[in-house]
Amino acid sequence: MAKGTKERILAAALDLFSQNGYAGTNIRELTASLGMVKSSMYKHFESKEAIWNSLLDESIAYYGAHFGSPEQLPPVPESLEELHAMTMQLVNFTVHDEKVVKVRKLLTIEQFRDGRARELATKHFLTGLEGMFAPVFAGMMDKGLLRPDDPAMLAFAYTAPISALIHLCDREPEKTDAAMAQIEAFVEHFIRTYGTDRKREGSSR
Amino acid sequence: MAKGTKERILAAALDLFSQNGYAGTNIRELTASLGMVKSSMYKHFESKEAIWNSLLDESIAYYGAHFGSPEQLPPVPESLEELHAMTMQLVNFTVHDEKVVKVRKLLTIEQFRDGRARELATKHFLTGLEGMFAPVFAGMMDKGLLRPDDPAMLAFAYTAPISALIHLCDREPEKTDAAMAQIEAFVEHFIRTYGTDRKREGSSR
DNA sequence: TTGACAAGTGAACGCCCGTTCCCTACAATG
DNA sequence: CATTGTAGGGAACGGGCGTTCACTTGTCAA
Repeated sequence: MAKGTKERILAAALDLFSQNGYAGTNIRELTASLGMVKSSMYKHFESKEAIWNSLLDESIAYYGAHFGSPEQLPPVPESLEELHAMTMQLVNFTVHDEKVVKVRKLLTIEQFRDGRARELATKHFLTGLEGMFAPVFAGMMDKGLLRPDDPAMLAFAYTAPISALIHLCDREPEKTDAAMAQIEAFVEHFIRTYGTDRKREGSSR
Repeated sequence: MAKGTKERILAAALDLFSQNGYAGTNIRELTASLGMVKSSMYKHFESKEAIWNSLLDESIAYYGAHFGSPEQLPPVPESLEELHAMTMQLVNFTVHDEKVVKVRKLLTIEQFRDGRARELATKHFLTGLEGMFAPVFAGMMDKGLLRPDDPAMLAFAYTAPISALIHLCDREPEKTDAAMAQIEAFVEHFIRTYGTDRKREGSSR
């Protein structure tokens, strides 16, 4: 009866753990949100901690499959406009995809308690983004789209502010529109600063 | 008998809440770490939640007193070297001061559960730093130390990457030295990019 | 010296937690 | 049709939780 129960439990756990944390969530609440009785859960997981571990396994696998290997690297843009578009599309996805948002919140909450969460948090928030954009920027420098510079440093200077605003969206979703606008303004400022100006250039202040 | 007990309880609560979260901390453990018995705590706070609220009150007041008002703004540096030095000193403090670190971890963990924690988190991690550096950069542009640009955007582009690495130090303290080195490299890169080069200039790649 | 009060103790309370056990209902297998 | 295995339900468990209460002790003002 109902084969996908295990997956439904994991989804509910992600939902609650990402809001109230592991310790702040109890099995009764979790199973009740699925219209079950608490004892039924133990047909699918041997303990609450087993749910946590499965959730983390799944999150690690998901990250590895989507961002972990060199094959998933985005193509090197052919123009600065394409960098702009590609960035905004990526940000849009990561800010609006419910599951990705919840995983980020989960890692944020649990990073100080669980070593694997800690590791994955650093990838999600910092090194993963850098590793994604460094080769892109290196390629763009080769194509003469960006001023020659250290691609890794540029990737860090590019992704860290964007990551900070993604965190803001997670924390205060009502500010999402403002944050997206600020991300776009930042991207444009970055392009103005580091892009090679083939046509006119805009400046501010 | 022992007057500072209330403060010692708050310190212990900050310690444990910042590691295990509010829900993951119990009164027995908290009071035991002070060599007390759990019931004694109730002479000083009426409930566990009252401890949490006091801790947050204190953190908010602390932030307001140290970073909240215009009088605490750092002076406008007279040179790019001074910006470098001032930044590194500030980062050094914020990464190594135990109490500040714990407050940051606390806000990170509890931001999705408590509205006041959420607000303070945004100040700590994002807007506070921006608001601190925007007038500094405006002043430096007036002095001709930085290229004319939008000071708020520059402050954001400067502080967000630094903030990201401070978070890394909180998460993985064993990487503190590497993170500090990366912050310094970033500061130097930023100065190279936006500073007006009165003498020679260095470039990389 | 005494009385009031603040600080700390130890035992107990009721509740909720994660977990177990046993029973039922159904689906698939032979 | 009988059998077996699986998903779910209901009741109960031991233990840990936050909290209360009656009691002792030390401090200080009157």
